[in-house]
Amino acid sequence: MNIKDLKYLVALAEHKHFGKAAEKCFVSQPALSMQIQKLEELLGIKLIERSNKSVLITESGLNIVKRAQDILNQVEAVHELARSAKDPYAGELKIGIFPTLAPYLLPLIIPALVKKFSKLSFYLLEEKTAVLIDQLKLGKIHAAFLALPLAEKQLTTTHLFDEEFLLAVPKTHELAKAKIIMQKDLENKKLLLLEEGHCMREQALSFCQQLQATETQDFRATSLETLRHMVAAGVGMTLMPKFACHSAKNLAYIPFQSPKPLRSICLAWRNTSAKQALLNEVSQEIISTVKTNA
Amino acid sequence: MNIKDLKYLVALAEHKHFGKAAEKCFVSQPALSMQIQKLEELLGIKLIERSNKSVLITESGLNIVKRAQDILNQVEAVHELARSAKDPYAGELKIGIFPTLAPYLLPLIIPALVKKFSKLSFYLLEEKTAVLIDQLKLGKIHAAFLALPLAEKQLTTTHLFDEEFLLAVPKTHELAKAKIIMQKDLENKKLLLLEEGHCMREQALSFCQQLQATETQDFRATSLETLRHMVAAGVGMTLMPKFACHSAKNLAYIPFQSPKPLRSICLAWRNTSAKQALLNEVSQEIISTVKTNA
DNA sequence: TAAAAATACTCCATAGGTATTTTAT
DNA sequence: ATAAAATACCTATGGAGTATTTTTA
Repeated sequence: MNIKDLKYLVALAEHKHFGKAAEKCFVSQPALSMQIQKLEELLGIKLIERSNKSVLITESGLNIVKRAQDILNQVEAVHELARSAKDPYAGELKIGIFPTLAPYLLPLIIPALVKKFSKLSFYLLEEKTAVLIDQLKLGKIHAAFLALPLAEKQLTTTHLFDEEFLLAVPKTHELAKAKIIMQKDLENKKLLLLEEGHCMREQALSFCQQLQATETQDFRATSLETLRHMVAAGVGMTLMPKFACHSAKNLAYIPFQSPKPLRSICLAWRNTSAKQALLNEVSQEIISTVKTNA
Repeated sequence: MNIKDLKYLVALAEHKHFGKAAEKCFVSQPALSMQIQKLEELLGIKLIERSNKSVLITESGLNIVKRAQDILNQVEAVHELARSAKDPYAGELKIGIFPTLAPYLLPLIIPALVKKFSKLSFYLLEEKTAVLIDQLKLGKIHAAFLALPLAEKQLTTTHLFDEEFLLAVPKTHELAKAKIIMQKDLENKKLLLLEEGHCMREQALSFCQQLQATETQDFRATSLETLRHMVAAGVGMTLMPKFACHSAKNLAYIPFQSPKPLRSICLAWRNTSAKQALLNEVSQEIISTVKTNA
């Protein structure tokens, strides 16, 4: 068996089309077709159900594709190891981050990271948590900022910081002049929240439950900025993570009484990552940068 | 990079001797020597510290050896997966079946199938015909029980059996004591039928046309059991497939004069299915089970 | 000087390309 | 009729063999 064959198989599983897969692998369609056939012959099983209109992966094929992906990640890790053996601070670092954190955290830390790890090329992927976890497992990114707790056993995490949530209200609101929000202030009140799929939505919902507050039923925002504008327009109030609390006309941010609601942010990477050592250093740098700037 | 190269590297790390390692890999010493050099060149780092008396693995070499071992294990796992997938009588078989057949046919055949194909895990999906065909094409199920005729060219079918329709009437009905239903008996009569989307509805409608019978306009049942209860309650009469004709209080089932109305049931799978052979055997088993039990 | 790795060279298996055919919708 | 996969055939890369040389404890 050959690593290339596995690449071909994985590409085929991804594109479900011999021509497209071949193109992605920079070989001709017959070349890929032949190698897949050889692989099937070698393994003695059908991996693919072919017709001219559809390419389906068989059940056993799917299992093998998963393994193959893993193997390709490991092979990539070998290259990574070699690169970082040449210079641990050189190469690429692809980091995922979710949308309710990205625009507020990145401006804080990226300058410091770029300065400290000047030979490293940073690539950023902004996606919702579920996508990030998939991409991590698939080896498409090296690490991701995620909110704890995390149930993934194959991921290593370092805790970076806890971010407090403040209550965002219109300046005209009765709570706008409060120094602190008490438990009872929000009882039976309605909050504007984000749409499904944002991890922050879940965190906010669980905090709502504690406070016996509820969600406004007829509206869900697609981003924190939308949410901020809704609040500024006087439509309602919401929870806002501290880094996102830039002062704005018509807006007041008020801290909660302890226990304050917060989200716990970590950096996560595959247990098997070749960049373990580097990622630990990156984590340390983030921690200290956030500490001095927050 | 090549899996063989990794084997060579791991063997060398184990034996710390090019000649011995080469022997273990069933190649000549120069062959192994060359490939290790090529690997070092590819990765751009020294993996081995050579002298004629000692072979030492460098620090980065050691890390890579560990990875390589892991990769070789994974590759072995792929072979293992393939080996266990080879037994066509093991694994999963996902079969779709439509709701007017499922509860009557399955109790007949599933015990026999489970006994005959004991290493196979059967999964059943009960959905209307249109859904089943979609799921088949998408590769979500391996096969489906469907009523003939079938317009799908990409599906292979084996005819399993023909199932006769009987007339179900309340015992108080004028036809309840008839031995046989003649063509003219139903002329201009009204029948209770199933709701849209059931293939049996279409079959019944087409038979109604032949007999110049019509459908009761103000009611459509959602299942055969509802239909049976409606008839038992004296609301009207309907067609009932033979397997569903369990005797019930207040109900009589009467056969039709030839040509009897019937539905033709087949097992269908993708022309490209990897389980062709198995499915043919399953079909045979179903045919003989139905024959002996019907 | 002796054991072991590296080099030189030759061969051939096979991956991969282009052109074409087959297949299924 | 058409899109897509399979086949045929050719080329060339590179893996592996044997014979030999170089290296260094």
